Amino acid sequence: MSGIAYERGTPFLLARLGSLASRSWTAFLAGYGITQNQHAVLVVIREQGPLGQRRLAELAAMDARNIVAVLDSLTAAGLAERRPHDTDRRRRVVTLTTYGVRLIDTISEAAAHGQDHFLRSLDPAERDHLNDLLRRLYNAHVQA
Amino acid sequence: MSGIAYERGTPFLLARLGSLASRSWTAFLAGYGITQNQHAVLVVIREQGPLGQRRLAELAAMDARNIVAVLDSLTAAGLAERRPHDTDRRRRVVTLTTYGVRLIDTISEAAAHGQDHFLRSLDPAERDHLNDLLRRLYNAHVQA
DNA sequence: TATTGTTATACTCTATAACTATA
DNA sequence: TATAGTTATAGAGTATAACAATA
Repeated sequence: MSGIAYERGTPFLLARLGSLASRSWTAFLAGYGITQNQHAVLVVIREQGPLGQRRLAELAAMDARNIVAVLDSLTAAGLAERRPHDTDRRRRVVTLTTYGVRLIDTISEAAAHGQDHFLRSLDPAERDHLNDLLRRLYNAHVQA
Repeated sequence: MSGIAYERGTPFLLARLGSLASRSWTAFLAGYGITQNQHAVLVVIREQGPLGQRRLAELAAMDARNIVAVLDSLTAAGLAERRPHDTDRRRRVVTLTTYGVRLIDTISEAAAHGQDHFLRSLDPAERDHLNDLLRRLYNAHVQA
């Protein structure tokens, strides 16, 4: 509370707080041997089913160029696969392996129980409200 | 809205949304020739006054090791200065130059008008509420 | 012994530019 | 000509490890 609130706009706060959350989240995921982007990609496929890489990158809030290395590592780890598209020979459809499905399910369950520490300064109602606002903001940006 | 909400915990959302906000914020700051970490450091000094590097890193949500290069670049750009501490010869007190003060003030003013696009999916009351929740969360983590 | 600041280093993330193959 | 995927590369951010100077 001390000091003038000099620059505390929402993009600034999101960027800085996101940096904090990112480090915490990265450390959590490291326990499962994957990175943040790998996890984001796995989640999208788990929710949406098999996808082409450009749409996949879009939904994972990544760039199409940078998703290549992520998919390389995911396939090398046996978590995902690239298959040729039925009709369009430019496309490669990305699917999860059974191991990939199992891993993302395990992580999702563990994550639900692991966010309390990070949010300890907010009461339950505030946590729900924050989650709701962030989700709507995220969806608005990702599904544009 | 389609698909099961498979993993949308707050740390996940903050990390992903923070990644989006970070890119937007970085692009905005690039117009003023500084990076996100440089800006965060300038803001902290502007609010708190001259500080030692370890406390400065703490308040800027950075690591003490990684702030060295940031301060090197800030001093090289004539935005900040490192001075010896009065009594403790281990310490180096970081201050802003008049140019640094002027730049951070200009940016703060411009940023206040530039966040509308990023938050366009929320109405004014929701934006205020989100900002409040994020600010409290950020302060709780930074001032611990 | 603990603390302040520092260097070296390696990995992840992101963006700029340019390319191949196919539609 | 436009699109899907790719490669090379460079800058920024972060973390691990180790160090010198000073308290």
